[in-house]
This record gives sequence, C-alpha cells and structure tokens, in this order.
Amino acid sequence: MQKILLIEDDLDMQTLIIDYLENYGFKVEAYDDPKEALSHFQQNKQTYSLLVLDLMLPQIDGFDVCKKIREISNIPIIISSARSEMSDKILGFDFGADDYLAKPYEPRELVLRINSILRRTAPKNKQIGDFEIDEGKMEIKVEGLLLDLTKIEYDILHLLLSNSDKVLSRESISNAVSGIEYNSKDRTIDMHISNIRQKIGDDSKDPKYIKSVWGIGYKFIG
Amino acid sequence: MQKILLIEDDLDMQTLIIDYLENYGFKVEAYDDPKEALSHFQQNKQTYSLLVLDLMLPQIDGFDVCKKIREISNIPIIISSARSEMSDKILGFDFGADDYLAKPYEPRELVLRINSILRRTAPKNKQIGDFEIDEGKMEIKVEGLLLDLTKIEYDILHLLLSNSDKVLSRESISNAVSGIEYNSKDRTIDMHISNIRQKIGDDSKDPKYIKSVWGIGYKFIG
DNA sequence: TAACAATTGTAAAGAAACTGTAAATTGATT
DNA sequence: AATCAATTTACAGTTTCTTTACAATTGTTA
Repeated sequence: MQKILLIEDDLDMQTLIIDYLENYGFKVEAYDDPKEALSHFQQNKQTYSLLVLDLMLPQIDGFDVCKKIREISNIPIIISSARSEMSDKILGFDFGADDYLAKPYEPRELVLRINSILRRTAPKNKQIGDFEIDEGKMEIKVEGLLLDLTKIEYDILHLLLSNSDKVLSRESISNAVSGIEYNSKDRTIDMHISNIRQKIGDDSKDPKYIKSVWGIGYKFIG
Repeated sequence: MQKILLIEDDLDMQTLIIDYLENYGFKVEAYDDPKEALSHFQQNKQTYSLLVLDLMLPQIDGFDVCKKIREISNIPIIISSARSEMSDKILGFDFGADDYLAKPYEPRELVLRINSILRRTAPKNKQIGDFEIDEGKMEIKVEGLLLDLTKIEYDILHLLLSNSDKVLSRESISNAVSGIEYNSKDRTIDMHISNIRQKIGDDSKDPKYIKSVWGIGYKFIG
C-alpha cells in the first residue's frame, strides 16, 4: 500500500486530508511540526511514496522544507498552500515540487493529482535485473536470495538500484543516505560498497553489478 | 529542443500559448483540428515531448482525443480547459492526463507545469552530430559506439560538443574542466585532446571532429 | 623562398590521485 | 561487558594526469 507523508500544521485540514486519503486506500503519516517530519523522513525515506506539503508552517518555511527534501530525495511533492500568487507557484516548482494546489481545493482533486503523479512515478520497477526490492520489509533479494544488509547498506543499494546506470557521486550517495556532510578524505562510502559487493557476490575487479566510476563514485549496471 | 504539441481550436488562445511557450524556449506545433492533429501525432509521435490539449473541440470530444492518444502513446498530457467542474477533472485524469489546468489561467503557470512534468519524464540525452551525450550515465557515444573515456576526457569532450563550432582556448578548457590555473607551457590539454582524438577515431592531420586552432586552442566541428 | 621562431602532436616516463580492503577504532544497543 | 554497525586509518595496487622531450607543422621575416 502507498504511504503518503503529510506535513500540515492546521489540524482540521490535516484530519480532513487524512480521512479523505484513507478513504481512497492510502496510508497517511501526518506531522504538524516540519522538523519532526524531516527527521522521520530522513530515517524512512524509502517507505514514503509521495509528500503533501503545506507552505505555512511553524519554525521552518515550507519552501525550505521542500529544498531540504530535494537534497536527499527524489520523492514526488505536491504543495498544498493558501498562497496562490504566481510568485509562490514559481518558487514551489523551482524548488522541485511536482504539483501545486491552491487552497481551498476539493480533497477529491488532491486524490486525482496524487494518483496521476504516482501513475508516472510509482510503477518504479521493484524488480531490477537480478534484484528485488521489498520496501515495506526493507529487504533486497538477489536471484531469490535474501541479503542480510545493515540499514546503510540497504539504503545505498536501494539508491543504486533505483538509479540504475546513472553515475552517483560519493557526495550524492552520502547526502541521500545519511544527510551528513561529505568530506572527500572519507572512505566510508567505499567501505560500504566493499561490504555490499561482498554480500551480493560482486567482484570489484570485474564487477557484474556495481561499477566504480573513477574520480566520481559508483553506478549500478542494469 | 523540446517540441510541444498543442491542440486548441480557439485561435486567439492558440496564438497566446504559442508565443508564450516559444518565449520559454519550446518549439510548438499547433492544430485547431483534432483529426489533423491525431494523424500528425500518429506519424511522428516520438518527436513530441508533451501534449497540451483543449477539451472543447470541433468534431471530436477532447476526452476522446485523450483516450486515443493514450492508446498509442505514453506522452505527458496537460489538459487546458474551460470546463472546471470536478467531474471533468475526474474524467481527464481518468483518461490518463498528467495535469489539468482550468481556464482562465496564467500562461506562466502552464510553463511551470510543463517543466515540472518534463523534469520527471524527459530523457536528458543530447545529440550533437555523430555524438550522443548521456549526462546521467556520464557516457558519450560516437555513431552508436560507447566511448571509454576518463573523467577529464569526458569533461573536455562534453565541453567541446556543447560549444560546437566555437573556438575554445586551452585556458578556458582548463578552467572549465579542472579549475586549476593554466600555464602556457603546459601541454596537458594537448595530451588529453590527443587521447580523445585517438578514442573517437579522429586524425589530427585531417580532423573530422576536433580541429586545432593555431595559437588558441581547439574547436569541435559540428 | 630560406631560415628561424612559435606552436602542435604524441610517445614515454614520472608524479599524483584514486580505489579496495584489512584492521583498528569509535559509537550505539542491549 | 558483549555485540554489531559505522567510521577511520593505513597501505598496496591501480589508473589517471602531467611533464618531458623531440619531431612535425605552421607562421614570420629577411
């Protein structure tokens, strides 16, 4: 089942949206505090399918939340905001939002737009080459064999798999996985890759799955 | 350049949209007759990046157009319609539209939404002469053949290709590629060019692709 | 046009940067 | 304290980048 992350500090609105979405078969995890939401997202980013984000939030500006999310994830974002001026919409899309709904809107329209976006993004193959990802269980199998991965290993492999054939820099991996500043002397990512390779039975000298890209980082060969 | 297919029978509206989109760097092919549009789309479907579709059309209903397009293509569709009732939006999204804009809307918002959708769906491959760049994969092909380039070689060739026919000084190449101070005694760039030429099968004495510009640097011949 | 100077092409050697991973250390959890 | 995960350290091995050197080419000048 698709899990929606909702960040909305107006509790009436929050309840309305939750009820509506659950009625349409979504699971909703809602926060009124953006900081709390961000930290939960950081921890379990792979488990959410889409983010519905209000802009008027306490403490952090909604645009900043959008920006922070985009630094660490490619999750679809629908902005749900009372601010309906073009300048806000421009900013919203600029920060990487996928849709912008101006309040008040009919909740039914939110459902339509969520489904429309998920239709494009969610059919993301959970089966990638010899690999099979189960996001609910946070498990990955190779050729039917369940891997015993640590959390970071799971996150890195998941990231590589969902960006099949794309080159990922150590920095972007580090950002997406831990959110911690990357420092180029750091060999942490390399170490994790080395361990993942061992667990998936890949040979660094003649890799079948994870290829090193000299001077940049790594890529999964699809 | 991205080519947008526009189906809109109100010619004032059509002109307005065309002007606006062209202003934002899109190429627009517009039809007021849906039948004609459909037959053109049938012929050249892979050349269009996105469809902007009005619903009130002569002869065929806009929803039918949407349905017919979806039967033969997965192209992103934005519905642009004066019908703003929820029932129409439901139908539109149901028929596979990616977005639904109710008239009147600001043309700027159409641009925002087009860009947002293309960001998710458009492949980022560039074709320059015999060369094809895939920035995500950090790969370049010549005549379909994948090159095995080092990072700096990739950067230099990429730079030359994206500045086709422009002369690039050794200094500007050096700056763009490594950021390191350039010193005129340095033969580094020349060495890289020599290696690139070898890999792309170019002859320095009679270059087909990379021409030396005496006293300055190099240029790619487009 | 002959002689000279400046520039380019590239092979080969040397220097620098990067990767893989074992082992040690730190940190978190129980 | 014991265990497991994550990070850091260290170093060997590899790949890439730069420099050097010299021949070939191009441009300039008498």
